[in-house]
Parts: sequence; C-alpha cells; structure tokens
Amino acid sequence: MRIEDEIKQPLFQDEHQKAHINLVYTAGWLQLRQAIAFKPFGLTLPQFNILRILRGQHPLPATVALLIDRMLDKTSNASRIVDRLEEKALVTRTVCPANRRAVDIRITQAGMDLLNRIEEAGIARCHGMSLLSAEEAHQLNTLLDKIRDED
Amino acid sequence: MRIEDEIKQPLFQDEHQKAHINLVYTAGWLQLRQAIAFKPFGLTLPQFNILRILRGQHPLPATVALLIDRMLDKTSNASRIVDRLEEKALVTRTVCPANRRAVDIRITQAGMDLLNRIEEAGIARCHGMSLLSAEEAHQLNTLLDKIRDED
DNA sequence: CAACATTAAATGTACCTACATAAATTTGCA
DNA sequence: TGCAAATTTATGTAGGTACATTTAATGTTG
Repeated sequence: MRIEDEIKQPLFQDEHQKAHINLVYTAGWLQLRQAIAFKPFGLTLPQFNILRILRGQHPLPATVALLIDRMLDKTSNASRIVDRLEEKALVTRTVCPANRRAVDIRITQAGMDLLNRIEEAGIARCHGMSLLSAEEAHQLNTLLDKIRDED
Repeated sequence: MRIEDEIKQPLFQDEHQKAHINLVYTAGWLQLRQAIAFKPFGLTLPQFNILRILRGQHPLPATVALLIDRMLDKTSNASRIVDRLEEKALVTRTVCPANRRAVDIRITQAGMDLLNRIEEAGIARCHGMSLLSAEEAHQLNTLLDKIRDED
C-alpha cells in the first residue's frame, strides 16, 4: 500500500518529505511485526537484542557500557532492560571483581535455550525485507547510509 | 557513516538483514534529531503531529478516532497525547453535541501560534533527507512501499 | 594521604507505545 | 419499549526512550 493511503494524506510537500514519513512509518511497521513475533516467547525486541549481544560475548561477561555501545538505541536504558532479563533468570548480574563499579552480565543456559528456540522458530528472520531483491536491499542500504552522512 | 560502524557489528547475514537494521536505525536517527529540534518549543513529536492534524481540520473539530486514523502510529494513545496538549492550552476538548460519546478536539489560537513559530524556525523541515536528490528520494519511496507490500 | 574529579551503574521523572479493559452513549432489533 | 450489541473515549498496566541526578568506586593530584 502506498504511504499516501496508509496515513490518508494525499499530498506531500515533495518527495523528500514523503520519504521521511515513509521511512519512519515503515520502520515502525517492521518493528511492530517483530514485536508481535517475539511476544509468545515473553521477550521484547530490546530484550532480545541484549540477549543476542550477551551470547556473542559468551563465555565472557558484558558490562552495561558494552551493551549500550552495541545497541541500536544508544540512549535506551540498558540497566532496566537487564533488570527484566534478570527477573526472568535469562541473565545474571555480578559485581565485576576487577572494577567494583562495573557489573558483569552473563547469559544463562535458560537464556541460551530461549534464543535457540526463537531462532528455530525462524522468528528472527527479516520479515518484509524478503520482498526486496538482493540488489534492491543493497540500493536501500546505500540510500539510508547517505541520509545519515551528516553525522 | 556505514551502518556496520555505527553499531560495531562488522558482518551481517545478508544484505536483507543489513537493510532491516539500517532502516530501523536510520528512522530512529531521524526521529531523535526531530525530537531534539522540538524540545525548545516544549513539544514532543506525537504532540506536534496531532497539532498539525488539528490545524488541517480547523475550524472543524476532530475526534480521537479521526486523530488515530491520520496518525503514523495507529496504536498510540491519542487520548493521552491530547491530555498533554490540553494541559498546555494548545487544544480544547468539548463533548460532541451530535454524538455525546465522541469528543470534539480543536486547536486553540495558542496552538496555531506555536505551530507558526515552529515553522518559521524551519524546524519541521526534513533534516537529513536533504542529502538525497529528488530522484533518490523517489527511489527510496518505491523501495519502502515495496517492503510493506504484504500488508 | 586527603580532596577532588571521573567513571559505571542505578534511579527518578516525563512521556511514549502496546494492549486489555472499563464506562458512557448510541444503535439495532425482538 | 427494552435490552443487547456496537461504538467512542478513557483508564490501567507493562515496558520502552530520553535525560537529569544520585551513589559508589576508582583515578588523580597537590
């Protein structure tokens, strides 16, 4: 469906404004679908992403600072997301012996098992993007990188 | 900056997964910049968007249902966003005489003035997108629409 | 060494989404 | 008419972002 019809706004100032709105709308569309897919596993998207980072580190621990560094959303509150994972016994938190200000965060076996079950279910695959050819996906990457070029 | 470097993940499964992450990341990047621009005016992005819809309706009122219909984020809670705008006296809420279940929401003069000041400041223009040519913006729109085609 | 600055994480606040449910009103129909 | 169903908004709860502040531990420096 064209973006015009999705949000019932028939005219945009120009192709740039339309692309801006389309980009934000489409990202939200993708994230909503992913969130719904994760719901049966009792995970939110940020929780899933942190679990994956922890698995990538395993058997080494991660600190909160490392999680923030690796996360898509740098300003999110990793500390409180880890709270929820800890409540569900998917991660452990221990004071780092080498630097007692820091906290060592590790994925548990239960966390590993959950990630495996999610991946076996094929949930983590990129829904939606499958309608693009590899060439189109590459084109999209190029355009997106260009948008952020002033960074 | 390439998305690989932004999130310190050197390798992706394929161009599709990369495009997915790139899309979500870039949308967040754009929205954060917009949110920062609105902050001096005491508005959040959803509040600004609702104010614009109300101006589009003016002098007719809008109902909550109409706002939801026009918003990018269909599942957002328009009712509570209107709460905040009402507290700031940027909108009014009156029971709709024709249908007393519904609520007539109208932008106030203060709301109009605020929108004008924001637009004079050029805040609402599409940051970032300006680095794309019109042709590229069009290409981007085509790709994004295609992603959501299974809708 | 003591005082101060810096760092790492946690916490508080405001506002947001997502979703379920409640409350009030209107509509439809036996 | 009367009552159930549908509609419209508001509210409750869980979890998220954004940002300022606090707390504890570590570095640094006179």
